[in-house]
Amino acid sequence: MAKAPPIDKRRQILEAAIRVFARQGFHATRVSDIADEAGVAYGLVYHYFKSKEEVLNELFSERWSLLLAAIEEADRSEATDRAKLEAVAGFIVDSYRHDPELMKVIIVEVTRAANSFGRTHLPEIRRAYDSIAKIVAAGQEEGTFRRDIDPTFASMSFYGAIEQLLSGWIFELIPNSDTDFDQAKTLVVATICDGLEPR
Amino acid sequence: MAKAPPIDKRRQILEAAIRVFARQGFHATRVSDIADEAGVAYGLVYHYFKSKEEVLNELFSERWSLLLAAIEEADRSEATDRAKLEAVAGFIVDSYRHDPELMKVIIVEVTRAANSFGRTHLPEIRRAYDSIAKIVAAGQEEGTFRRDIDPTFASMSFYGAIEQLLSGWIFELIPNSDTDFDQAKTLVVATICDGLEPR
DNA sequence: GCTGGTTGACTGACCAGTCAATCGATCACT
DNA sequence: AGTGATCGATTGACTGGTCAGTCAACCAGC
Repeated sequence: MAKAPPIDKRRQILEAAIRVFARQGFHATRVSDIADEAGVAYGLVYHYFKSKEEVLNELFSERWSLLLAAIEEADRSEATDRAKLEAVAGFIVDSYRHDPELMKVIIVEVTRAANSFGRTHLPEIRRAYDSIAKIVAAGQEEGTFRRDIDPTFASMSFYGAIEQLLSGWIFELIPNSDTDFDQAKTLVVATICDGLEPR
Repeated sequence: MAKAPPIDKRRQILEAAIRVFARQGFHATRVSDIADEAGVAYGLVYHYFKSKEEVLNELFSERWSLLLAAIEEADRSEATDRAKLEAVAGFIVDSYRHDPELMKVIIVEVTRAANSFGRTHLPEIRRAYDSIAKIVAAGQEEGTFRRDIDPTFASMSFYGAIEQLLSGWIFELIPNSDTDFDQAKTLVVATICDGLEPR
């Protein structure tokens, strides 16, 4: 019982923040909203985090490092290059399926807000693009991908397509049943690898 | 000289707002920043616009309606379906080349901020996706595009890829010379239509 | 002297972050 | 077991600063 309470309350605050940020957006949430949602006193938020931003920081970094690890693991695997891209797309889609609110916060408040808040995290975000580009470049080396498309360019298109799909789910512009998620995983890769035109 | 001054100052304010929003982001700019940049008194901003948001509103709506018109014109043209997509990609890329600051504001503060401010404009944004989807659907009808990819899905991927490229330019993650812009136009379409894998 | 553009000082609300006070678990020493 | 000292966790009232939006006055052309 020595360390249990501290960890508990900290997590409680982080999880409350996910819900509140997802509901109202970062700018529109007051620190008191987070505290209320967590069932905790206002000041306690500042006991664990030095500012409102640091709460969002923490949420982003925790999850993004998982994404980076997943991409790099896919890259190191023995699978085909196409399967590697499928693994990446699958990881992102599953992240959304598993915790839509957290992914909403990360995408809306960080990844797609590179101007304000996301600026701090540009290097980490960029690392994801670079790792994907590495997969594409390897594919070009082996001849499984065409060489006339710059890997960075391909990587941005690929990631952009996925993120746009998540945005579509987040804002309910496209259907989001479980089967939609599963289809999406293979369809993004099919679109990017095979193209829209019939072979 | 009856109507010249009013139009003048209004535009002056709008153009100043583009620069300031692009530089600092919407939330970080004070109305006084806009007024200063425009060389105009604070109160005048409120003479022409009912709030800070309405300034951004106006900037977005002006440009987005051009985009919608461009997409719909492409759709109505006699070109091949692929050429239609090229026209859309070209229009967006050229918009960025012509006025990067305005496009930065629109993308960062509206299109990719669907949570906070962009929420108001979701219907207009959606109209763009729908129009692109219509082009894809027509292509499927004619057999120039494969039928196993949902048009809405394809449209989101296509638009997402383009927007990600713009983001890359905006945040200087990818090179942005004039030739890069030109190549991008055809390469996005090549990626989406032909795919990454060699034919 | 009227009308509509223009000015900028002012106010009211809001909220991030501070801090002094309280609580309660653990431990040292009887 | 009992006492009380210690220290981190927890509380929430309060403050300081910021700004969006208002408004009464001013000005220029007709």
